Amino acid sequence: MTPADQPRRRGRPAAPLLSQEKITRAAVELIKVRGYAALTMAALARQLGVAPSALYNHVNSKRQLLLWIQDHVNREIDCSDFGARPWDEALESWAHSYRDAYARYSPLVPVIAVTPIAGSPHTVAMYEQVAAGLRAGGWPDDQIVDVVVAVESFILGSAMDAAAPDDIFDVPSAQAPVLAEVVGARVGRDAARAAFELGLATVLAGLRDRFNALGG
Amino acid sequence: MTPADQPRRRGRPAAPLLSQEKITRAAVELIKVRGYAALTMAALARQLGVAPSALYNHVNSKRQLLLWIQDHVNREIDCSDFGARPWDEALESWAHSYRDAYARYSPLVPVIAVTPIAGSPHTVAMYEQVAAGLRAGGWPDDQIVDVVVAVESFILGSAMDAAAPDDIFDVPSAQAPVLAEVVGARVGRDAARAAFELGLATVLAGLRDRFNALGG
DNA sequence: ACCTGAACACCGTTCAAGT
DNA sequence: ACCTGAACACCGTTCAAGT
Repeated sequence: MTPADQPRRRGRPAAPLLSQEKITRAAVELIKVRGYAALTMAALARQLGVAPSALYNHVNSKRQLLLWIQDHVNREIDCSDFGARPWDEALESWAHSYRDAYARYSPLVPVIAVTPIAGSPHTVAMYEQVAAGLRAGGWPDDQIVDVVVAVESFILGSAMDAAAPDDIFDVPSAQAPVLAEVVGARVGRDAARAAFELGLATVLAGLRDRFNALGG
Repeated sequence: MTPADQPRRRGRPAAPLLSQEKITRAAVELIKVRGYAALTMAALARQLGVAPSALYNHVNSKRQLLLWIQDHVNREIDCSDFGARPWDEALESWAHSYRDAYARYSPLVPVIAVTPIAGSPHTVAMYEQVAAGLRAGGWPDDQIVDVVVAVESFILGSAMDAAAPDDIFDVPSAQAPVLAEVVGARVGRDAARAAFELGLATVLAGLRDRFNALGG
């Protein structure tokens, strides 16, 4: 039923083919299926069944598209433990979720690391919850941002490391005997994850030290 | 004096205009003066006074050029404290030097994070010294790579953060009141450096905890 | 061996023209 | 308001031709 008080011009209906939602979903799909390098404006338009120039009626630039994707990815990150559990446990589960999300989208890391968050609602909501959780946990206001940035730096560095090939440190033992030996001494399958777990445990232990020293 | 036993063909001398050394120095200079985005093969050739295609007689691809630059930058990193001072102090000065070097070349970070080191002699030498220093300090072989990777992840994440604008977390307090408040509570000038220093102290404290728990 | 100049297949983006 | 098709200024890279 077409309401009489919504007059229509002659010709085809006004419903646009594209939207931020559709474009973002198509872009994420494209990255998942064919990899980040395949995300070109032309390929994206093709996936959406429009001409490349049509995209520019909805998005200002490829960079803005990357920010839409960032906000979409950040939506997946679980920060629900902040406010519900002790700050260190919340930080731990958040770090895991955050690292795993960007291990799948590692080419986005350099973009998000330098982009103001203001235009990304889900991203802002995430940081708000993290900041509120740390404050409620007893952290002083003037250290909270530094703590978050420090932990995030480790997370994003680890997400990039997760994209590295397994043989990144392989080297002839004649050239670097000690390095070759300790690389060989690593056990287990997912080396990047092992390093992340060791690092995260280390960071959390250091933060607990710092937190306990606050009162004195 | 042209030695008689080094016969020369007629025409101009065989001395080439380009070399890995010259190309790398010109590329680093270009990045320093005009920024990373200005590093194109055409601009580089122009700086060297040759045609763009001439570069490909010496370098296989732009990616290989980036690896040359990486090795050049890594040469600046000071790891001389490993073997000369306690492992934690050596790690600290190395981290500072490493972070400062890549804060100036942050667009290289995503490249080096996923590139095998074998083809980069100075890079291999750096890791060899770090690994040997940690081993001499008493770390067990099977944890050394994880420790190095974890610290490096934090360093590279911090180097990217150093390239972020100062207002990256600025947000309307109506949208995120706690975040706005703790961002305002930060004091001092170089926010990225403050976060790095807090994070590094945290990581080192955590590593000392872990190290001291090893014997038991 | 090493350089030039022309060419190629892309890339993101713009814009007049249509509906 | 939103789409198409042609065009633009770039990009990294290749290659025949010269010396």
